[in-house]
This record gives sequence, structure tokens and C-alpha cells, in this order.
Amino acid sequence: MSYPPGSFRVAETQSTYQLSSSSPQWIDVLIDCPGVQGLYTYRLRSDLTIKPGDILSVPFGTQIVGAIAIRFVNSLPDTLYTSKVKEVEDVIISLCFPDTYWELLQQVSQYYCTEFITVIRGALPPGLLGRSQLRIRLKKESLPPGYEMFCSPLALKILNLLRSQKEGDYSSQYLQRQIKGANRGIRELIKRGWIESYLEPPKNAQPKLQKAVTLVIDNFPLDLTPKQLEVLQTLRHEGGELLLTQLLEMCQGRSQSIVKELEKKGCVVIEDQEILRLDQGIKQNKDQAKQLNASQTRALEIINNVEGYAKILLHGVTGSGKTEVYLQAIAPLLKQGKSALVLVPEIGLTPQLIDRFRARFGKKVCVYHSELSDGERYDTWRQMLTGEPQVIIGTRSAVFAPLPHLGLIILDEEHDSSFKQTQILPTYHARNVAQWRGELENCPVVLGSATPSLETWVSITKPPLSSAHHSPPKVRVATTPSPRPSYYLSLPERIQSRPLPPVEIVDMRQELKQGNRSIFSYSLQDALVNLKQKQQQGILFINRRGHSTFVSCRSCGYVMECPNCDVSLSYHYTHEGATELLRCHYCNHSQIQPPKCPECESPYLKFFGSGTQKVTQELVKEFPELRPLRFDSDTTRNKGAHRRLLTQFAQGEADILVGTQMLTKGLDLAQVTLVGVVSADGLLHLSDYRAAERAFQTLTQVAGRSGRGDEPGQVIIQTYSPEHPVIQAVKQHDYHRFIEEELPRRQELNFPPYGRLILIRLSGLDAAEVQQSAMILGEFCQQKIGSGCEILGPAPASIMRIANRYRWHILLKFDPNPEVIIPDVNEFKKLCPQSVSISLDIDPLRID
DNA sequence: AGCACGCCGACT
DNA sequence: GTCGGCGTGCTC
Repeated sequence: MSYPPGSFRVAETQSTYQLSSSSPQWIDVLIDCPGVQGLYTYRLRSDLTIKPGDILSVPFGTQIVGAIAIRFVNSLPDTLYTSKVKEVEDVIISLCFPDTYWELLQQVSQYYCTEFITVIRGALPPGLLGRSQLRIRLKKESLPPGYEMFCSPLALKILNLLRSQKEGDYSSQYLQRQIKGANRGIRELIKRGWIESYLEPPKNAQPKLQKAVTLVIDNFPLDLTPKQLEVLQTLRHEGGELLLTQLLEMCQGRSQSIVKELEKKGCVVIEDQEILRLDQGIKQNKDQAKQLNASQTRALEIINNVEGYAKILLHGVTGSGKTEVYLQAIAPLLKQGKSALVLVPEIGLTPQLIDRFRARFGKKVCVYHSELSDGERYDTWRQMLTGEPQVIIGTRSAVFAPLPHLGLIILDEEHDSSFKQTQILPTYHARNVAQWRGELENCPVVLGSATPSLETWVSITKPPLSSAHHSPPKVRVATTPSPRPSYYLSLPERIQSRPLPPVEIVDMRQELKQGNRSIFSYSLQDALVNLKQKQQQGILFINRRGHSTFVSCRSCGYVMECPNCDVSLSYHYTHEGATELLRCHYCNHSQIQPPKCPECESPYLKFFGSGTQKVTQELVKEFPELRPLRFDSDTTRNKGAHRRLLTQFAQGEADILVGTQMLTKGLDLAQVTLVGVVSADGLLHLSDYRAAERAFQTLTQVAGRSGRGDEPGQVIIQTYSPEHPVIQAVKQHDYHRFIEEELPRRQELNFPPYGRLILIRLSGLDAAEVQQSAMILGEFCQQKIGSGCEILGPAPASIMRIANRYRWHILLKFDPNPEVIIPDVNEFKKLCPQSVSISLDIDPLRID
């Protein structure tokens, strides 16, 4: 583990020494520098109130860095001289984090083998933990005439560079990047007194302040001018307090000087007031709790009556009204003064969900996700710490929302892979963290899904599969007392008893035999014609964005490949007359489609496979009366584009949405009666051990978009493998059948949810270096880890090169019970050259 | 993470 | 002989 577990913990925030006669002089802090191990001791300042858990800034080396106060110290160790101990610089933010908060972060740190400070960094809003910058400033007035003659060429270079800037001021880092060996010259110039160095304090996220005017008298004095009286009367009329800008706006033409004058006379006070930059969204019409059906009522009853921690799986088919259960589960909590945390897959993807929460709870709803600006994030975060009852809706990172009095955590679409962080440390899964949080805060955790992950499924106490298969019980409570209570709640029916849409599987091999060369089967063609006639709307699901999956030469078979990655380039062609582009979906390299094959000069260089662009084009060609709307990461890239496209569609400006995975998440469009999957095969035949699970989830979810309104729905899935078990399970809407098929396969190979996985990723620019490092680490793992852990690889990644970096993997597979000791990543790094980067992915979802 | 110190190779 | 590369270690 990169951090020795239990070697320290953040002290209880209540522990201050005010009552003790000998108050401590020092405090141990955790420095915000990954790689810096252990705690550092600083002198307390009498003018600052500091307690453990506070975020401080402290001098460290030549800079000022962020730090977390951990504990008071009464005496220094012998090895540390008093003179070496520096003083705390400042308190950045002093807030009462719930005690369990730091405990949670420590748990994340241990489980995900990530330094504690790195976990804290990921949990706090960006910008809170700042660092200073060493800057160099030219002292123009000290520069003697003819100074050029006195100094070294190096120093002269620095002087000239500084003089080129208006203020004569650059960061030390910038100077060192521009001029090699700048440090020597800087020292020379400081000695001469021509330049000086200073620390620019870290710019932390600051609350936004605005001047507010408050009326402080009841009876107006008599010596007021008419203008002054007008201002005061306006202020009183508006409740006695207004922002200065608002007040001035209301008393048009009145200037600030009048208000200043009133302050002098003691009529009002002007104070800075913190303005919260919160994403309050679009005003929604207030709505009321909806009537629940029997299953929903039972589910709600269980959730509301759970005391303390419990893990609750809300297994509801698509369109079964999970959201309404969430809403009604939260309502009583808010009345008790508690808050709720709602985690959703991708915020941009669920404007509908946010709107529904806002319509029910109004301003008590806050949205927290990484696409907010730093200021918005900071303010929302501060707003959470107030402890007022509220509902936070957020993506993965919101699992760290510092809400006191947490009463309920909900993970909607808990099976969704975006709850797992993969690129940045810690590589946590929000579902795991939410469970730990529920245990620590002693509140229930609801996992909602139509297609629960296998992890969740096996972790929930539930009726035996075989009986469940035939008649799934509605509610089943774990009867055996267990330290981790769990409940299985099922919503087997859609609301208002709407049927699940029938799923038709079309064998594309037969279509070809019958002479159909279109990408749309006869069934789908009929359905599309019908759609227009009935004035209904539809969705076409395509697994890929772009136009085509690859471009190859019909003469020699040459395939256009990305120069930086070992993948073929996708063909992009947005509209008539647009440039034909080839783009790499891994590194975003793009180039113009060449007119001839680069290999054999043949002009027959053509695209194959279908993406969203091509399907849209084909659709327009074959069904010109249908108005399509493309919905993928190419068309939803801009902020708000998502909501705009959905609104357009909802208002009937298009007949059919053509899109990718995005369509599968939380869309509730009542008018959609037809869902077409152009080709399921791309989903079925991935080499990943989770391919089947993902395919089942995606197909079930996309099918579930159909028939949510009054009109019955219909689903058509085109495939070349109609007999595939996943396809059959989707056709029957049979989750249990899929589970019975898939679980034994996982168990046999000890893959999750049975065994645990840790993936060691290596990458670097030099192929041989990466390979050799992988071999060394593989050997090291064999020796160090040994029994109880299966070591797979080292092996090259399935796409060996991405963005010019060669990639190798080592996969560790072990039973969750006998704790396998994973060596420190730093130990791995010591064994490899610096140019090879190494990272651990704990419980990886994909191994590619 | 920065940044100092320090030990080796290419130049005046 | 010095300059200047970047490898190792420290920062309370």
C-alpha cells in the first residue's frame, strides 16, 4: 500500500486545546505534494485559530503549499530542532468536516492503494489546495547606467527577458524554461540587487463577494435629502436588505455616493456578502408526489423504514418508476433535516432527472459535477457544508460531497461504468465508496437499475434464482441477521401497467439471402414507414460514432491506420460537401481522406462499417420524409447541446434520434414507440470478460426507451448472431436468464464478482523499454506476491500503441478473502526506468 | 512537486 | 580547468 494504514488519522474536529492549561505550540500537517511522505510539524500562530481538519497553507521548501492539519503536538522529537520548524502561513478554510469524512477518505486511500493526499485532492473542489509560485521581479530603479558592461552574458539574457515584460516580472519557472541555467544568473542578479524574488501566494478558490446594503434604523432622520429618502424607502420596501447593485438599479440614476452618505449618517451598513454561484438550472413548475403502484409502495415502505445502514437493490424494469420512488423516499428526510445524495452516471445525460428533482424540491436541489466552473464547484461545496437539508445530484465525484446529516445515498443506474474512475488516481468505484459512506454515516444506500451489475446482484441477500426465475417475489427482506443488512426490492412492472415492448430479433444473414442489401432490414423499414404514418417518434441505436469504422483499399486490402495508435481510422463525413476526414477515436488524430490508396495507388479506397453519420445518411436517402437528429459525442460536445437536442426532439422537430450509447442513459421520452438497433454484433463480440454483461445492459436499456408513453412500443434488433444467449435474454426481457448464464462463467474463471482483479498498466514511448519493464515487474510479482494470487501476463495491451505510447499489462487475480499484499506502486517504479509510467487499476472494469 | 546539491562529459 | 548536463535527496 502506498500509505501505511492506520499510522495516523485526522483527529476529531472537536479536539481543541482551549481548556488545557498548556496549549500546544505545534501542529502536524499533511503536505499537498504527492510523493512527500509522512507528516511535517509547524509552529502554531497565536493570531490564527487552527484545528485538525483545517486546510492550511504552509511554507515548504522554497514555496508555499496547501496542507491538511492532522493533530496537535506538545513536544518536538529530539531529531527536530526548534529553529527548523516554520510557522503556519494561513488558514485557507476552517470548516467542520464530519469526522466520518476523513475516515472515508482514508478507507479509499487504503483500498485503492493511493496516497491519502491524492485522495483528498480528488475529493476537495479544485483550487482549494493551491501552491505558491516563486516569481522574479526587475528592480528598474536599481539598474545603473551601462549595467550591460558589468554582468555575465547569462545575467544579461535574463535582464533583457525581464525588460521585455511590462512589469519586469516573470515566474522563476518561466525564466528557467526560456533560458537554460537561469538560476545561476538569477543568484548573481539578486546579489547585485537588480532583481528580487518573491512568493506569489496561492490563489485559492475564493467566495464571490458583493456589497450588500442593510437598513439599520426604524425611523428615518429628518435631515435627509429627497434622494436619500427615496433610497431608504426603496430599501425598506424591499425588506431592508439588498445588494448594492440591485438597490442602485431600482433607484435609477442614483449613485453610490448617496448610499455612502447614508452609511455615514448611520442609516445603513454596507457589508460584503457572499454570493453563491450555484447551478440552479431552469425554473420548474412545482409538481406533486405521484400515485405509486403496489410494488413502488412496498419499495418505498422498506426504504423509509430502514434504520441505519442497509444496502438496497431497487431492481426495476425500464419505465417502472424508480425515480418517483427516489423522490418520495427523499421527501420525508428533508423534513427531518437530513440531506440526500443522488449519484447519476453522467450529468449532461440526465437533464430530465434533474428537472424532475427540481420540480419536486425546488431550490433544495444542487448539482455537483466536474463540468462546473471552479467557482461554482467551490460554492456548491460550501453550500453543502452548511448542513441545511438538501439534495445533491452529482456524478461520480459527488460521492465525496461533504454533507453532514446524510440520510440516504442513491446510485441511479448503478451498473453504469462511468461510476468507475479509470485514468486518474484513485481509481475508485463510486458504488464502493457510497457503501462505505453509508456504513460510516449509518444511512441506507439504494442501488437502482433495470440491469444490476453482477457485483451488486451477488452481494444482495435475495431469493434463490430458480424460484425467482418463475415468479420474482416483489419484496424480500433478508431474514438472517447479518452485519451488513441488504434488501432486494423489485419493480417488475412498468408504471400504469404499460407492457414492456416486444423485442423482434432480425437475422441479418437471412436478409442478405433475400437480397436486402440495405443496412435496414425489411422489418425495420416497415417500422420506419409506419412511424411517419402514425406521427410517432423513434430511436436508432448505433454502437459507433463517426461515419464508418474503417477505410480500406478494395484492390490491395490496405487499411488506413492511425500513425500514433494501433487502430484503424474512422471515416467522418458530416454532410453533403463537407471535407472527408479520417479520425482516430483514441488520440483524435485527423487527416483528409486520400483520393488514392497510399499503398497501390488504386482509386478504390472505400469505407466499411456503419457509424452514426452513415446511418443518418442512409436514413435520409431511403426515407427522405423522416427528419433525423444525430445524438452522439460529436453533436453533444458543446455545453447545453444535450438538453437542446432533447428539447428539439421532444417538441417534435425531428422524427428519429440516431445515436450511440448516450441514448441508453435515463432518457424518458414518452413519444418514442420504435427502437431500432442497427447492429448488435459490435457489442457482442468484444474480447473483454465483461462484454456479455455490457451488451445485455446496453441492449436492455436502449430497448427500454420504447413504449414509455400511452402508445405501445416496439423494438427491433438486427444481428448476425441471433442465437447468442445475450440476444435471447434481451428478447425475453429476462435478467435472471442472463444472470444464470453469466455467473457460472465468471465463477469458473474466478473473475469478478467472485475473484478480485488488479491491473498493472505500463506505458512508454520506447517499445523495448516498456516490454522489458513489464517482464521485470512480472518476475517481481511472481516472487513477491506468490500464492493465493494468479498473475496473468505480462502481455501487450489489446491495442498495443495509443498516442505513440506502447502499452503492456499485468493482471493480478485473487480471492477477496485472503488479503493479498499488493506491493507499493513506488516499489514498481523503482524497478523501471522513469520513462515508463506505471499505474495500478484496482477492480478494473475493462482490460484493454 | 520543485529545487538544491553533486558528480561526470564536452568545451574554452 | 570551467560549464552545464541531469541523477539523488530533501523539504518541518
